[in-house]
Parts: sequence; structure tokens; C-alpha cells
Amino acid sequence: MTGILLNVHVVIFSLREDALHVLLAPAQGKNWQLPAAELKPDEPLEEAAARAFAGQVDSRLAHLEQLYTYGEPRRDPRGRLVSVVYFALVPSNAGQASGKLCWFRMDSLPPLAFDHTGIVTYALHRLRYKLEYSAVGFQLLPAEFTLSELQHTYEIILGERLDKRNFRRRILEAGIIEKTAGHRTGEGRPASLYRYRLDAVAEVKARRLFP
Amino acid sequence: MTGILLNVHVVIFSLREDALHVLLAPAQGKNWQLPAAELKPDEPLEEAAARAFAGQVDSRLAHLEQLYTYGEPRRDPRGRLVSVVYFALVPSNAGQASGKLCWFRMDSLPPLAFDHTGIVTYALHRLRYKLEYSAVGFQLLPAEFTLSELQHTYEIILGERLDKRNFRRRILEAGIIEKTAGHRTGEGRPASLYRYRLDAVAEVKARRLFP
DNA sequence: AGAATAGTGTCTCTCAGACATTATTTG
DNA sequence: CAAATAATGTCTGAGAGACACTATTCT
Repeated sequence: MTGILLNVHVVIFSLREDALHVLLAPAQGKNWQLPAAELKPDEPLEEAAARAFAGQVDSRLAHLEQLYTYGEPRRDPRGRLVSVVYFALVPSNAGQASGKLCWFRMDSLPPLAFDHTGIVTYALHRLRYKLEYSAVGFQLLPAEFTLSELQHTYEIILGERLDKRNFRRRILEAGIIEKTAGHRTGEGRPASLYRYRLDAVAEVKARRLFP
Repeated sequence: MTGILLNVHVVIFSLREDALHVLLAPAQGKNWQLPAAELKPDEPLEEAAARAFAGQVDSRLAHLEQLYTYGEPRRDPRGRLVSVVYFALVPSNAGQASGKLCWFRMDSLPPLAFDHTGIVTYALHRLRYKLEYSAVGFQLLPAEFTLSELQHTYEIILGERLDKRNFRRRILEAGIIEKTAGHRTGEGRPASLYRYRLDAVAEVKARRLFP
């Protein structure tokens, strides 16, 4: 291995104040970059990915999957760097950033170092795509949520309005959530709380939720 | 980089004698393994992947995409090895193997070294999945083909029979192939030849062909 | 009472899936 | 003319998408 470096980056998404956010670390100059970790000799890749933001975000990790491996020869001017990039979701009720990491709105990202802008864009593509055929959307919400909150989450990520009745019909017919006893009170009529049915994960992954 | 090795593996599929085949290289003992290449310091990952079977298969490369990066600490007993695995398709009219590489039927693979059996299984999943929503199927055929040959390709990969009329309707309505002047004569009525419409690639990738 | 949000049903149109017969060539 | 393969159309059922009003709570 003549001078080829390997590391792990993570694109971490969360919903904050009605907008999709990404967690970034300060880089050279005024730039920012994706949180990274060196791979330890005896550590699985996923663990290195989790380490990239461990202790910086007070949240259990809701979702972590490999995104892509970037290895263009000149992507980092400091040397040949191959990065295995992971993609993570953090529920919106957690994820207060501490340390040097900061949340940025996806629709107004700061300048990013190296090829990180392209990586974040691709991660958003993946998130939108997976939203349509799997149950990742729930990973951005707390354990209990209302149907309006769920719809709102989908709308923010997809960037488009969805029909309330059609949304509810499809989500409920898919059988992946169930009503709990609780209600959320607020400004108008209180809303029923729902929870994600863990036993439904497997079957949902097979079929598209939104075709 | 304390003792972490990085290389590139390739899962190469082709259709031969009415069955899906994978290209393998001899390994320790009676085992076989996926063709591999060391990453050169100034070489893109794709190029290393292509190098893993360059000169061994007399064919232009029809399709090459990154599959996944495997990096479990104990996957290779000789040391910590991270492998970026690619996935390739070779048209059935080309791809005569030479050198040490051999084609094996997917339904009767020899014992594979390390975690390569799992990798090949995952690659087949990906191939089947992509067949349903993109145009990769055409990459396994020569430039001109009959609709029966195309359907046959789909049936072999998906492992199930398809209805002839429904298949033709969907393929033709998708507008991704066009009739050429030629015909293929053989035992029965001669069949019209079709070719893949290059300008259709982009739009097809967006929508599922087989839902 | 008014403002705010939750919750609910129908119709239409497109498309997937099942299904059988005729057409053209070769030996 | 027999065998082989190519080519073609219809019906039905499921599901996506468009669409508007009633219900419940809070102030």
C-alpha cells in the first residue's frame, strides 16, 4: 500500500425546525466538511462511521448504511485518499450538536471542502429514493408521532406537497404503523399518536411505499 | 495507515449457454475467488476494477458500477483487507475467457474463498433489482437482438417465466428499443431484430420497467 | 363563536396480469 | 404439411391520484 490513505466519512441528516439539516465539521479556511474517522486496524467500517460523530450528538443512531466509496486520485490535494462514505439518520427530537460539529440547512449549505458537496447531494438523492420504497422516514421522527408530523417529514424531504387523504390511506394500508393510546394536544383538535411497528420492517423493505 | 490493505474486486456476469455465469479466478487449494486488482496510487477505482479482468476477457465492458465496500476485520485471514467491489456485465456474444479466469454457472458455483460467496449473492440481487427498473438487461445482449432473446435474458436472470404478450407490450411501450431492418432466421418464422435506443437511457433509469 | 388542526370516502383512470389464436418460415 | 417460432388484442381487477367536507379542541 504505497501511500494510499483510507478513511470513513458520514453524511448525517436530521430534521430540525421544519427543514432537513446536515451535520458538518469545520475544515480549512472558511470551509466545512463531512465528519470523518480514521479506520482502526481492528474495527468494522460501521463502527468507524459511528465514531465520526460519537459524543458530538446526543442521540442513539437511528439508521446507518453505506452510501458509496469515493476514490478519485485527485479528490483530496493532500494525497491519495479513498473514503468509504456512510449515510446516517438521527431522530429530530435528539441530535443536539456539541463539540465542533454544527447542523446546516440542506437548502443553504456553506462551501464544503473537496468533493463533499457532491457527496451530500448524492446522499439526499438516496434519502429521497429510499423514502419511496422503504421505511426510513420513520427514523427521522421520535418513537411516537402524529400522522401530520409524518406527512410533514415526507414533504420536507421530497420537497413537494402530498395529499392528506392519499398519504394516510397508503401509510395505514401498508400496515407499518399502529395507533397508540396517546394523543398530542396543541392548537386545534388533538391528534392520535402512532408508533412504527418493528415487526413490519422486513416486509416493507421489499415493496415500494410510494410508487 | 497501520496495516490496512485496500484492493478492488469485480463480480462479472455474462449469459452463456442459457445460464447466468460469473467469472472467477483460482484461489488457494480447490477454492476460487473473485478477480481482484491492487489499486495503483494514481488510478481511479473503476480503472483498477477494469484491470482485474483486462486481457482475460475479449470484450468491451458493457456495464461497470460500484457494488459495495467490504471491510470486516476478519474477512481475510491474511490481514485486514478492505475491498471495494464492482459489478460488471459482459455481452453474451463476447467474453471468451482466457488466462486463468473461468466462467461458472451461477446455479453451481464452486467453493469460494473468504466472503466471496456472499458478495456474489448480493451482486445477483442487485442485478435482478436493476433489471426491473433500469435497462441493464440489454447490456448482456449483443447490439441487435430479437424480442424472444431479450425475454429469455430476463427470464434467466429473474429465474421465472414471463408472459410473452405482457413482456412485449411493456418493453415496446417503454420506447427504449427500436426495430431494425434485419431479421434473424432460424427454425421457425424469422424474428425482427431490435436495437437499444441510446437516447432513451436517461429517461428509463428514472422509472421502473417492471414493477 | 371563531380559529386551528384532525380526520374521513368516492370516483376515475391507468396499468399490471391473465389468457389463445393466427402468421410465417424451414425441412 | 408438419413442426417450430413470431406476432398480436382484450378483459378484469387493483391501485394511484384528484377532490371537499365534518369533527374536535382551544382561546
